[in-house]
This record gives sequence, C-alpha cells and structure tokens, in this order.
Amino acid sequence: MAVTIYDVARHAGVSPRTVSNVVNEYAFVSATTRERVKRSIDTLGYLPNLTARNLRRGRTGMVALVLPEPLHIPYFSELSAFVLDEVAKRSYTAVIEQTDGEPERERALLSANDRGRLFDGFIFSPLGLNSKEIASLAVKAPVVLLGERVSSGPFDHVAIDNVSAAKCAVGHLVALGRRRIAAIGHQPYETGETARLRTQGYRETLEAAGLAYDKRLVVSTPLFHRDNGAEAMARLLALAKPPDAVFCYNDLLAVGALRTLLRAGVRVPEDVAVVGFDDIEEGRYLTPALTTISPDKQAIASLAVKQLFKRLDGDAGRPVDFEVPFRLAVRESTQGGSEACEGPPPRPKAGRP
Amino acid sequence: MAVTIYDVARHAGVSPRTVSNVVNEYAFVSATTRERVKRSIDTLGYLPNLTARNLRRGRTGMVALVLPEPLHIPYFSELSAFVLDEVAKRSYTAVIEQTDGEPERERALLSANDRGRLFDGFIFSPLGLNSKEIASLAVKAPVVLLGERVSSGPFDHVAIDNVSAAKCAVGHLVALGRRRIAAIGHQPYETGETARLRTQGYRETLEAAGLAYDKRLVVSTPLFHRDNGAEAMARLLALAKPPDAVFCYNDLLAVGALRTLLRAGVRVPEDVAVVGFDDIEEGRYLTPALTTISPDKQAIASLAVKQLFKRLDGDAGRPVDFEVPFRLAVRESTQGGSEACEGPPPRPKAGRP
DNA sequence: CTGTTAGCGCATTCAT
DNA sequence: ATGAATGCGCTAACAG
Repeated sequence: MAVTIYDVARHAGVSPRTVSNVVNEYAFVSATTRERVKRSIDTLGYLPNLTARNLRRGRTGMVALVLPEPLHIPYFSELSAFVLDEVAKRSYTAVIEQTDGEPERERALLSANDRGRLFDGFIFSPLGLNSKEIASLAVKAPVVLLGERVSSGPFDHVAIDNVSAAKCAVGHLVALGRRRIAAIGHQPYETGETARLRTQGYRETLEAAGLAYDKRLVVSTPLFHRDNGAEAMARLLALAKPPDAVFCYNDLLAVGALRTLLRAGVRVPEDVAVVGFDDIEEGRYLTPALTTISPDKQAIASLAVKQLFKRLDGDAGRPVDFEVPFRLAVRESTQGGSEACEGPPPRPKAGRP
Repeated sequence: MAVTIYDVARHAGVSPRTVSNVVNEYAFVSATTRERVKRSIDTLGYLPNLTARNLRRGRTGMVALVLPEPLHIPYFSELSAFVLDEVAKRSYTAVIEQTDGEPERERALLSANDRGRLFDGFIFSPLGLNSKEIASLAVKAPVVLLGERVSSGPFDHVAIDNVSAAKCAVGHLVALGRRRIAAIGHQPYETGETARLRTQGYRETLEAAGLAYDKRLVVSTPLFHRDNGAEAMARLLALAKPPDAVFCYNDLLAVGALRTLLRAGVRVPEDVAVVGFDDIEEGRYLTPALTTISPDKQAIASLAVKQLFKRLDGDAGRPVDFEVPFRLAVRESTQGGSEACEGPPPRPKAGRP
C-alpha cells in the first residue's frame, strides 16, 4: 500500500501529529524537526491521502459548477475554463455538472439529496428552476448564483447589469442611424429574468430615441442556440418591412441570424447591422466579425469563486450581489465608429437586506 | 451532523453491517429485513458518505479527463460533454484537468506525484509529452490515451485513423478537380504524430492522383487555433501561384483560413475550396458552411470511458487500440457532390503485443 | 513545541 | 442471514 503518515513518523522519529503539523504548515514546529520530517517525506515519497483528510475534516474538497447547458455551448465552456483555473489555484477540485436546464437535475444536485453531499459548495447557473423554487431549495452548502438573480434566500449572486448592457448595444445601433431595430431572444414565460431585462433595456433605448416599439420586431426563441437565431431572422426577413438592425440576446443567436442574412443575400452591416451578446471567440472570426457586448468572464469566474471560498471559510455575512463589468466590442457587423459604453469596475453592488 | 449508518441501524433494529448490505445491494438479505431497513433509510433521509466509503474501499471515486487545451477549444468542449455524461452514467465523478500542453502539468498529473493519487483513472489527451516520455510515466492508475498513440507502455488507446481521414478529405478535393491543394497544420518537430499522419495521408493522395508535392503548399503552425489558420492562409495567398484548395488539419485552422480568404475577396469554394477536420458546430454555421472530416465524438467518449472502467473493474488484458469511425461531411466550402468516404465501425482494431 | 489517542463513516473479516 | 469489532489515513482535542 501507499506510504502513510505513520511511516513518515517512524522514519523521522517523531509522532504522526508532528508530521501532520509539518504537512499542514502549522506554525509552531521547530525548524530542525520540520527539516527532518520534510526529508523523510521526500525519501519515502509520502503523499497525503486526500480522501482520509477530507473524511476527517468533514469536507469533500470539491465544488460543483452547475451549468444549464452542455459544455459545448461556447459561453459556458469559456466561463468554465476560468472557473476551473480559479478553483485549482485554491487546491480544490471543481466538478462540472450539466443539467441541460432540467429542473429535476437542478433540484437534485442542489438539494441535499442525490449527490448534494458530494460537494462543499456550488456555483450555480440556473435555468429550469424559477426564482421561487431556487429560493426554497434545501441547500446545506454555500451557493453562488450566476446570472439569474434570486431575491430571497441566502445566495450570493454574480452578474452583469443586463439592462445597461442592452441599452449599450441598442444605443450603438441607434447612434448608427438605424430606425427599425429588431430583437431576437425574448422569452415570454417565467423562464427567468435575463431575457426580460434585455428586452427592457432594448425598449427603454428605443423610447429614449423616439423610436416606436413594434412588437413584430421582437422575436422570442425557446433557446439561445444558433438554429433559433437563424429561424428568428428568417421570420424577420419575411416581414413587410424588415428591420435594418438586430440585437441578439447572445452571440449564438447572432451567428444563426448572420447566416440567414448572408444566405439571403442581405448585406451586413450595410442593409442590416447585427449586435450580439457574450463575446464568444467564434464571433471574432465571423465575416463580418460580430459586434457584441463583452462581459468580463474572467471577472465573473474569479468573483464567484472568491465569494464561494469566503463562505467555505466560514463567512456568514448577508448575501452579496456582484455586478461585473462589460464593454461593447465594436466590430464589422455594425462597422460603427468606436464609441463604446462600459460597465462599472468589479465590486459588490450592494449587500441585500 | 448527518445521519450515519449507525443511526439507520438503531432505527431499524439491526446492525450496521446489515444496513451496509442493503445499501450496497448485497444479495443475501431477507426480504423483510431489507424492507425494514429501506424504510428506516427513507424516514431518516440517510445518504451514504462517499468520502468514508471511498476511504474504506481505497478508491477516490474520481477519474480525470486530462486535456491539452483550455476547455473553450470547441473540439474539446464537445468531447468533454460526452465524456462527462458517460462517466456520470456510472455514478462516478469526472474531473476536467487543463494542462495547456505543458509537459510539467501532464507529468505531474499522471505520475503518482502531485494530485495523481486523487484519481482512480485517467483519460489522457497528451500534447506536451512525447511518446517516449508517456511510455515511461510511473502511473499507478489505468490510463486511456486519446489521439496520440504510444507504442509501448500499458495504455489503451482510442483514435481515428488519421491517414485514412486525411486521404478522404484530400481525395474529395482531387475529385472536385483541384490541382494545387495546400495543407495547413503540419508540425515539423516531435510535437506528436497526429499532424504527421495527416500530412502523410495528404501526400499519398496527391501522389496517387499524379499531382506534384509542393512543399511551399504545406504550412506548419505552432498551434491549431483560428489565428494560426488565418496567418497560414495569408502566407499561401502571397505565393506566386496560390492554391485552389486547402486542407486544414482542424476546423479552427479552417475558420481562420476562411476569414483570411473572405477578407481578401477570394471566393470560397469557387476560387479556393476549404476542408476542415473535427466537425465542430461552429463550422456548420459559417458562410460558406465548412466541409470537414467528422469523427464520431460520442464514440470516442463512450469507448474511452468503457475501456477505462473495464480496467477499474480489474481487467488486466493487454492494451487495446480502438479505431473510431469518421465520415466526410460535405458542405458549402467545397460544394462538391455528395460523394463521401467513411471510416470503419467502432471496434477494437487490434490487441497490441 | 510535541506525543497519545480518539474518532470521521463506512465496508468487511470473523464469527454465529 | 446477520452481529461485533476492526481499521482505511488522517486531524485535532487533550495532555504534557
């Protein structure tokens, strides 16, 4: 079997306690003893058994990143890459769980049922469960929510200001002189508030610009994938008076919309300008390259992980909302000047009562 | 604290041993006892502590998927989604480790150093380490290699037939009447054999077609990313006699190449036809949509996971090589007819001596 | 500053 | 078919 802490103790002529102290960098160990123990550790090739340590400490050493979509959705794979790195920095193990937005899976993972006990904490991007259900979840471990805000319940929350971001995107189109600006990605039901907030920003911007709100220009989509965007765009092109610009609620929708436009021989941005949301890498290599709202994904990941570990370390303060910075990345699909709008620097927006 | 096996035992009036038997579906438990215990488990809401179980069983309950690139690289995120699902099916936990192709990280993960002891097994897609180094790794746990073949060492291996696939891609271009077919993605050094095999297929196909091999048409790239493809294509366009077709060693290179072509006003496929490799979703929504070699990623994932669990269950047979099927997905970037070539069905290619 | 010892929760060997 | 008892490897409460 593997070499244990007792083997090291015997080899170094000390007690297991002391070995443990050295391994865990306990301060009060004499320099000489520490050296001797370290040498024994090296000689024997000792490695702590993390399972035993975790059992003893009452932790599992794992946090889950709970995603509403499969990992091949670019926004989530880009975000995940950051989260994995942030967690690894802290010598913890991150596990990615794909719920596909199924309420059952989300519930099972978070509630102390199923594998709930497997994780010390969660970074949770919800989709299937609505705010009320999330708030009423019987979670034992700390949870940091991504995106969807939940107004009650003991949950920290990290997100972009969706209304401002949408205003920024649509404002850009207005500034370019577009008059019939469509929106793709609205969600009418209680599927969560993100889409609603973006529609709100869209609408407020039109009104502020004195443009009529035409609900035929607002297309709902069941999901935020490429095919939904393609289909929605086709519907818009079929209109008697098609739009001269489109604001897509994410880049994948924009990719689909762009494909429909190009296949139809519509020039982008001359005939129709396109703006996306998320700034996935794919958008930068489209032709034309996609103008998009670029949220600071690295900041999302690091804020979420940082806050989660604060909780794991025992911080019991009230739930915190973090607002993450964004900027408008102006590229060829709008070919606008270089005006831009930015979000705030990353800091807690407010402690919620 | 949480409810333990002892609590259940007391509640059901049996010994912990019996509860354990019921939980683990041990055959020889009387129906009545089993029922009683199950009822107690439900009443108390008992959940086995996996950490304790793993400590006792000498396992960690985790396997690692070791990736050479960050998760935002589409091929790997698509593959990972499948692997996570396959592992979850078996009530195991999969952990994604990103090495960024750094030999040190690869070595540390696999050798029983570092976190090596954390995992019961590995699915390893190598990049930084060459065959020799991999073969000489002091791994204790079972390893299934993805992609790169290692001719010795106790490693199972899952991969596509790279030579055939490249022949299929280039053959398609030849059949379309292209005469100056370039290749993007060669790797001259000992970076692994994948690129070399694709170049071999490329070269053999040209020769079989009576086309001259012109090494100015073969561009090496340090990585397989979009920018590498864009840059390589620019170099090809600068040639006195530019190519009329390009075979890119992966789709990301093709994405970059395509962008360069379109920005330069070159028509695709009329002036230059483009073929990629991997069939990532992104390619299907490009305009023109990308013709590409489509490996069966689901098969790669399920074969790899299945084989890994065979090893975890004690199978000590000799290393197995699995060959995964592929097909040519003909789309707009070559606009060829619908001729295609397919790889074999998924089955062990051969047991290696 | 360091040794002794008792569990963490479970699976399992030895009994019966 | 089931009980009693042991120990997986580690940390920490309790000495000293």
